[in-house]
Amino acid sequence: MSSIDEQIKLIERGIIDCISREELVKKLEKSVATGIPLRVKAGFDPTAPDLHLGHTVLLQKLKHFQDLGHDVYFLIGDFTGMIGDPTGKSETRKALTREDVARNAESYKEQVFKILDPEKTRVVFNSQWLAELDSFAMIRLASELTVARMLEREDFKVRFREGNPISIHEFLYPLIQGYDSVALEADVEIGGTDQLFNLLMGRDLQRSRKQAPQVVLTLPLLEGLDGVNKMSKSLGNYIGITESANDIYGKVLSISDPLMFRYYELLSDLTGEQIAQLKRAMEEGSLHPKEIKKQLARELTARFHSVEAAEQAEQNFEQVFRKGGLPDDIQVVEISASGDLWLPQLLVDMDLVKSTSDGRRMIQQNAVSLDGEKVTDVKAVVKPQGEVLVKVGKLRYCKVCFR
RNA sequence: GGAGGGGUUCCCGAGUGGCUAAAGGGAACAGACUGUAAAUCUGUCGGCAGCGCCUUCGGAGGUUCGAAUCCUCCCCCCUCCA
Repeated sequence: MSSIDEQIKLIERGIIDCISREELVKKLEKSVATGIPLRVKAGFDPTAPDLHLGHTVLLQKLKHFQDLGHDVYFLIGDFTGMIGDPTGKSETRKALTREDVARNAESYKEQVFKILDPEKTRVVFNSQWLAELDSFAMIRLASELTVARMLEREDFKVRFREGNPISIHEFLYPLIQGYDSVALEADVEIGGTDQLFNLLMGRDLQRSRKQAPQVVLTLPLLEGLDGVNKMSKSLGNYIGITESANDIYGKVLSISDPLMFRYYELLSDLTGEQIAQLKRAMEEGSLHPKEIKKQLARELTARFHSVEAAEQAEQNFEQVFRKGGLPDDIQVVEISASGDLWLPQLLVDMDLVKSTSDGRRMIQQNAVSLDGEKVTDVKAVVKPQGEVLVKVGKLRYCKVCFR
């Protein structure tokens, strides 16, 4: 195991808060002295098994702990997931079946171990202990906190002040998350900055249960492709770690320049100094921003695929977008037809537009081409013969194969 | 339990009887420009084989030649009082 100083250095890289550093040092010292690894906890939502780059910020940090010899508890919040949406957004979360949870967990494992070391990872479900918590215990748990304390959370405070609804069960959420830390006897819990309140709750509850409070580490939230909202699947602004090399590469290259440096800071393995250098080079004009972005795209693509795949993706990208060519792997849709097909309808059938009205609009806007030839007539029909390359806009294309 | 304020197309938000598929903004999409960046400009932004028809303004009924707008009942949300 590395020295305390080295451990601290790695642990603190990229984090926002560490509460508290002294306690962390103490825990590390004890761990070194006894040879017992720290128990590092991070909670994940059971409903979204598609991990994206936003999750990897957290996972990388967990990996750091593993590299230092500690144990990671990958907690799947199957129980809390069933309670409802903790973010307060209006949609009610559907209760997951046992099968759903099991399936999602498997999917998690597949993805998570692209980054984490399976040997040092314990996957746990909070239903293991929460399902046994009866209403009596629940009430007792609730008695340990006050409403005033709850309203300290920014999110609650704002919603309360502005007269937006706060359901009682939302108060239970941080309680339960905190209780998870008690159940696991966590030494460290990691989460996004938006989780700070919940993470601190774990400390409160551990203290009132006579446990040593966990050290809380928060990590910055990664903005999604839009550069504004946090990366999330539901907003569609994400890069999934299971996506193809072409998609990952392409998506990274489409982010805005300011966002690119954000991604460098949160995702890249480059040091702060190296990143600063790139930034300087760009400002001086000695390095084109696109080149810097390409480097990032290569790094991230290679992380989830391979260096070769990243290079391949880059070539493909150049071919498609710079030279206006086509990728190698165009999706082919088979459609059986007897007579001529009205183009807007064909576009719908190929899933390139959402309605014939939409398709008609695309044609009117000069966005549709067949085998490279622009179509301008909304009444155009296609003869069902052989294969035709259909393009809508720059990014949506597909080949039809008639039968 | 009492009083009041609300629910409009993806989001915010105008609209209080016809000119309203519903202002404005945002998001999104397409075109131009470009580095699939940003900014900008233009256009589109319910559905339909489209200059017409159909479905939309919390839900169900009703008044009217005509309803997002008026009436009745119901559902949901918020605030204050208890």
